[in-house]
Amino acid sequence: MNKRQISKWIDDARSVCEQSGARLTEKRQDILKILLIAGGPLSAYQIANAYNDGAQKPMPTMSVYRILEFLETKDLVHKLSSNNKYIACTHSHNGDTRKVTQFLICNQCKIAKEIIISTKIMDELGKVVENAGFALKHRQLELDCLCEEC
Amino acid sequence: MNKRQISKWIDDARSVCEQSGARLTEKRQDILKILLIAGGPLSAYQIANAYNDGAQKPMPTMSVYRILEFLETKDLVHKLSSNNKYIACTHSHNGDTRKVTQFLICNQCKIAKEIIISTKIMDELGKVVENAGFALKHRQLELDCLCEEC
DNA sequence: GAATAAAAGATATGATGTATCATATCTAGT
DNA sequence: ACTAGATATGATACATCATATCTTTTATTC
Repeated sequence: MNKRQISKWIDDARSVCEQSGARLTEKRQDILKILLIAGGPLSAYQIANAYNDGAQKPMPTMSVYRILEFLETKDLVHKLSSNNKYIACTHSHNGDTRKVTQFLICNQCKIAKEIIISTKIMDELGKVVENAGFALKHRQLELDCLCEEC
Repeated sequence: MNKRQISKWIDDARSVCEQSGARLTEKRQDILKILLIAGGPLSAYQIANAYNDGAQKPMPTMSVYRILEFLETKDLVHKLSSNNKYIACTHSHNGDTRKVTQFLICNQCKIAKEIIISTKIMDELGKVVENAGFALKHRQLELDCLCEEC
């Protein structure tokens, strides 16, 4: 993602926030930007370090976690729980409900790839879950894969 | 799971180990038993505490992790990466390849439920993954759900 | 029973995440 | 502009999760 694309993406992110009455504050924006520039998963501490490199005022890790949590609720960032890292969601938020994104994570090199699939599979999965008396809360998966390289 | 079922399950687990030339040592068996009795997810430290309560010789956490790792490779235990807990797999290991187990995890109370589904959905998912140039390594998911109670 | 390999113990430390309470900043109503 | 309430951030301490490393024990094979 180049600089212009990132800038545009952040504008989109701002809209997403404001639609729900929340604000994309400067720090939140900074964190999101770090993730977009990285283009891959980073740990909370890696993010904190990236921010604090060259920042006048260092940000405590607590703030990083809170900001990540906020960005997650807006679906701007996703936490990869298999390796405790965070990645910027780069799919569009234009409300196309026929598609859903999934993360493929390479078991070996830990690279992450975001793919867009039709909701059909997730709907099926949701049905099976309902039969078990549960409700599918989040339609995003982390798939344990092997990438082309590995 | 009652005592007799657990005992039988452990016998099965022993066979699984021995089939690949590994041993279900006493400690491995103890750890597995703790998980079976718990009937739900436990953290590595909870397992260590459970073991050390009433054990002559306390087991260091390192050993617990090693044993869990071993049990995972035999598919006797699964790690829930969304909350860093471990759960005994209670599906059969009789090699029925038409079925696969999935874990439903309640977002709220963190209870975990194991369900058995047909492989059809996972096969579809696998195909989508392949189209993206990746290979699905592990057909077990953690689904972010809400349980009946919550 | 000695050589060897696999497993487990022991200790230390690193990495990740949260609880708690204090402070700052923004926003809206007046 | 003033201020009350909500939202956001700072600071500290601690809890939780995991691994590196080295030593000792245990099992297996010759």
